Amino acid sequence: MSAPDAPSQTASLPPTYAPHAVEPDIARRWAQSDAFHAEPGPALAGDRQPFTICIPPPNVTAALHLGHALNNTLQDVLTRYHRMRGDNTCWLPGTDHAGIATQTVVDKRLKQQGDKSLIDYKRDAAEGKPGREQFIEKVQAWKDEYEQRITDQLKAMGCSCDYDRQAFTMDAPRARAVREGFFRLFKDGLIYRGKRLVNWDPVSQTALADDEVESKDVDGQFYYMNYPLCDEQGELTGGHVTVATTRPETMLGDTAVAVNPRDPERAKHIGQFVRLPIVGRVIPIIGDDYVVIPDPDSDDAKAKMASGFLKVTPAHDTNDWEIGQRHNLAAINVMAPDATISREHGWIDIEDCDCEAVEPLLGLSREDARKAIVRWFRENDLLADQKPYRHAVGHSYRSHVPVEPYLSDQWYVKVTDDRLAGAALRAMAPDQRTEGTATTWTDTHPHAANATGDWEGELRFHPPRYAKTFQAWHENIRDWCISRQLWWGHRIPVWRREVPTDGPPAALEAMIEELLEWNRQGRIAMQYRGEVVPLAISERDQLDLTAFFICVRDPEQDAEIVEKLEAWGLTRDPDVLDTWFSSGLWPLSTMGWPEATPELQAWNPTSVLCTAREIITLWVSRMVMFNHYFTGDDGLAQRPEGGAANGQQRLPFRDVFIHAMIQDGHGQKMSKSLGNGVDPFDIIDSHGADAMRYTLTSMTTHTQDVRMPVDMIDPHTGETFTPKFVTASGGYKVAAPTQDHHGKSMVSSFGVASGRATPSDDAPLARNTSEKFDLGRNFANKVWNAFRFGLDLLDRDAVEQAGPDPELDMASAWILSRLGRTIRACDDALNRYEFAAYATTVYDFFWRDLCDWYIEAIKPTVKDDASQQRALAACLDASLRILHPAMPFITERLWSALDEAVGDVSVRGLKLHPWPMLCEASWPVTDGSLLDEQAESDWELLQRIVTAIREVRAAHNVPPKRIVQVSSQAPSDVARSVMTRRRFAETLAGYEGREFGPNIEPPPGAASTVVGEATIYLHDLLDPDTERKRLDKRKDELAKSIAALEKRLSNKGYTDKAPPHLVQQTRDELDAKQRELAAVGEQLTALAAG
RNA sequence: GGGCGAUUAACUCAGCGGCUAGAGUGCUUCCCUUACAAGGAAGAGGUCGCAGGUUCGAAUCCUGCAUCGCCCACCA
Repeated sequence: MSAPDAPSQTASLPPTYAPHAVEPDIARRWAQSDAFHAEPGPALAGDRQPFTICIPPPNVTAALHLGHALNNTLQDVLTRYHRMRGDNTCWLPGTDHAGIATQTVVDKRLKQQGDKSLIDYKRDAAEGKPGREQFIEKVQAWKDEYEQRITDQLKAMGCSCDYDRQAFTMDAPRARAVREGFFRLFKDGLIYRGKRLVNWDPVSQTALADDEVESKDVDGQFYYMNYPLCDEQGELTGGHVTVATTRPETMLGDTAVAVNPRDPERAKHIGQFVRLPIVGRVIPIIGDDYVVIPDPDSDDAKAKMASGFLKVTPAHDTNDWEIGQRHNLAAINVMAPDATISREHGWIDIEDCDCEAVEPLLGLSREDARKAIVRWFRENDLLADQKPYRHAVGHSYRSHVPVEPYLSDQWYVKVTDDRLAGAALRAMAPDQRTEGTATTWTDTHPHAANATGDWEGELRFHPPRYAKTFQAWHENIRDWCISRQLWWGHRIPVWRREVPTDGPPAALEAMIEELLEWNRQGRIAMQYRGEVVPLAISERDQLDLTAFFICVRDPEQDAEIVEKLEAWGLTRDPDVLDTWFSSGLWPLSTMGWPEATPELQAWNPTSVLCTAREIITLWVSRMVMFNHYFTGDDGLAQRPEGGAANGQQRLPFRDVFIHAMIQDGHGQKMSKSLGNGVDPFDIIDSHGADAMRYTLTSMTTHTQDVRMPVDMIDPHTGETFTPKFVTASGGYKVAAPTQDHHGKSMVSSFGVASGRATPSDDAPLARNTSEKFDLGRNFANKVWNAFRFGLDLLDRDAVEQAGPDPELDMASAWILSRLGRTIRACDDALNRYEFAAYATTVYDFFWRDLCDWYIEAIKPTVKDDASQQRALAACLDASLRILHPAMPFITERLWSALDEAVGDVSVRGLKLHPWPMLCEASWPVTDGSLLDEQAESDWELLQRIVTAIREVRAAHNVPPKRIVQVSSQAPSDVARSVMTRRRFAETLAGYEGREFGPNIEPPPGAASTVVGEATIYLHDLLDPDTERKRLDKRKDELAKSIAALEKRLSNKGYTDKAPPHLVQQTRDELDAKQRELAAVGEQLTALAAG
């Protein structure tokens, strides 16, 4: 027993949990302890399983929002769980440079501030000044700022990353990996230069990947334009054909008109010619079955609108490009990179054109050119018709302008090669691969699994449905354009000569010799006319130096080569690599690849990738292909548990967990670009980090989306209110930029993000919050107070004396049994990535079982009962351990309080080794001996009795403090069993037991209730009206369920076919209900009589 | 157009062949019972989107429809 003057444990714990007073302190302790740092060395490897996660590196464009908070919370739950399990655990943090996104954001900011922006730096660079370097410095400064913000956010959320290993996709080690990766693919012929139509963003003037194009519905017009028929020489022959288009401006680049050869009316025109209006170009009418045959009655909008004649513009439309390829048509580009009409960028026959008509169009924007051309057609009586048409148009996901299909030279990765896409498909767990789709590889397809079947796929998606997305992507994959016309990124390590050499042949010879020598040394790789150059070149006389591409393996290190190349007049490709090229290498580059590091050996493959579904194709796919391709020959011994069976190639991870996307209260995706993102700091401020984490964990089921209605906090008063919403561009609902609440103004985070409002002293920025996090906050407070109380009850000496195997009363046996089940359920849930199940399991155990029942039951006795104290201590200790992954701060704080109060509180069947810091303490392991089914069923009966008595008390408005007298009429064995548990039941239901037995007469003036075979009387309570109402209601309920049960049993199909134990259960239940109904009926009769 | 998912209490979500369909928030009544009012006890509230089917038995499986969301494809 604690001495009367001993300082109370609760003295240091205030009655309401204040996260802000606890979290910074705990974060500091973790940082100082080095607890999150991991080493892969063989000494540690031993029998410990590795557990590694690479963070999906957030973009440095902006701070993290709740979607990231969710993503990182789940990773931290897994990381902390495995660390406690004793695994060699490393969670590797980092950020992504996010090429186009960051460059755009910084440029926008510079413009907003009125500073020199990208366009100015580009001008400087064109004049030979260091514009590129200076602009990159600006972006670098932005990156430094946001990388720091992001890291601060992660730490504030309690993420137990190994911050010593923090990586950035553009820092030196990652850059090294990118250069090496590029070099190997280049050398192996998997990178090539191609002339293709790319998705061109005329604003940022860069090519976009297919994934960076987002489709938006646009209200447009269908224009029907007449092209006059002519002969091959261009002499008009009378008549015309009518082409239909939504993009009249591209007609300047038309090189054919196509009709479907099966079109009965129009096929006859194939082989004829038209003279292109304005331009005067004579172009053929060709047959191609891509063309839709018009059908005014069709449901298909296109067939309805089509004229049957398709203008073909290979340089400005992807489908037309393909038609052009089939029919050998010229591709005439009529636009400049900024999408204005231009004669300078591939308008090869401009000299033959009708200058007078074309001249006014030059320099016009796409939009203006469209108007001008439509006007011209109208004025010249060639516009046959015009109809409104709503259709999808690809937009740049950054600048939001329509994407222009644009002909240019780009670098590609040949992901269609079997060594990449095929390998990714074969990496899939066989049971997650679906066969039978039209595009599934057949045995003869190069992507088919090899006949020997020595590759056992093991890439597994959770939930499994996402495997389909992954598979479909790879089955329909197209080569990956990796060059971007940006400055912010990894510069492509390829040199070439723009103009043919004019040096003497001897010098050329010497140069070639030197290149070949470097090639032999593996310092460069060369491609010539698209072919990887072998070690010897024939036909040197005819070499075209400008057709050489020289990839320098490591230009940062190999200065000698770079100097020579530039002395020879070769220049480096100005483009940079697609962001996903470096993030695709992430599980390799963060582990030190291409060196054969211990990290790579121990931690690649990583254990699980935790991400949202939107980047299954963008990112997951590329990591799988790269990791697999590059680990074939890295000289690392194969881990017994890890990686592939085929050679030594490895996956980047074997599990992919795809979590939900957080939507706002209107069902819109939470995103930075929309401006509806919520800063985790806001939630940490309003609810605390643990509350946020717990709630996010409990929201994570295997569904696709979760909705999060967002409220606002008035910075003037601290009140929470629902903001006013407005409809922003694109039809999205967002909080209005400025808000009023009780007559005072404030600025919403959307206002700031969109630049439409600036916070001031009078109108400060309003933080966001959401009442969804009350769940976590209330739970944290409950945990806090349970410990405040529990720690006060525990006496160190008593707990120690009780020992690990004390005599347990029913309550203690029950709660330990529940604890055992809870621990197992947590393990099951976490191993299956069922985060919500884990969260509710610990919640129910702690709040419902431990607080509501056990602690309440032992209140009167625990001060003098050492075994109850031992059981309580074990529950509290184990609870902290199993709660810790979800709520690390509060549990770490309480852990030190518990440590002050008691020592080792292990009990039989449950080892709870003390440890200074909870984050490194062991996860509780139970061997099953904690389970006590007898105690569980006994306690369940007790709960029914207590609840029944409470119900009667509540109906009769009995104040909690009033102790009522209770007696019970029951068969003697039941009565005896009730007597043995009366101590706990009396405490919990607030009564004093009188007589229990088979021959008890109903006391006069008593209310009654029925539990099983016992009728319980609560003395001196009777209010006949209340009682009658209660009993009538109960009678109705019973009658209803009896009817249902009887109906079920009267169904012969049920009694014949259902499992016998179920039938028996139904019979028993019916029996019990009928008995209770009889008892209730007796009470009602007595009431009526009395 | 192809694919994936959702539709269950006022709100946000669990449950995914057999408990009287659950939780958190909100609501009602009583209680500031010295752990916690961010709490305790009790309670109200649901023909599980609609229509068929399979089954002894369907919120749960199948088919169709409707509505909403996401991904992929698509500027005639």
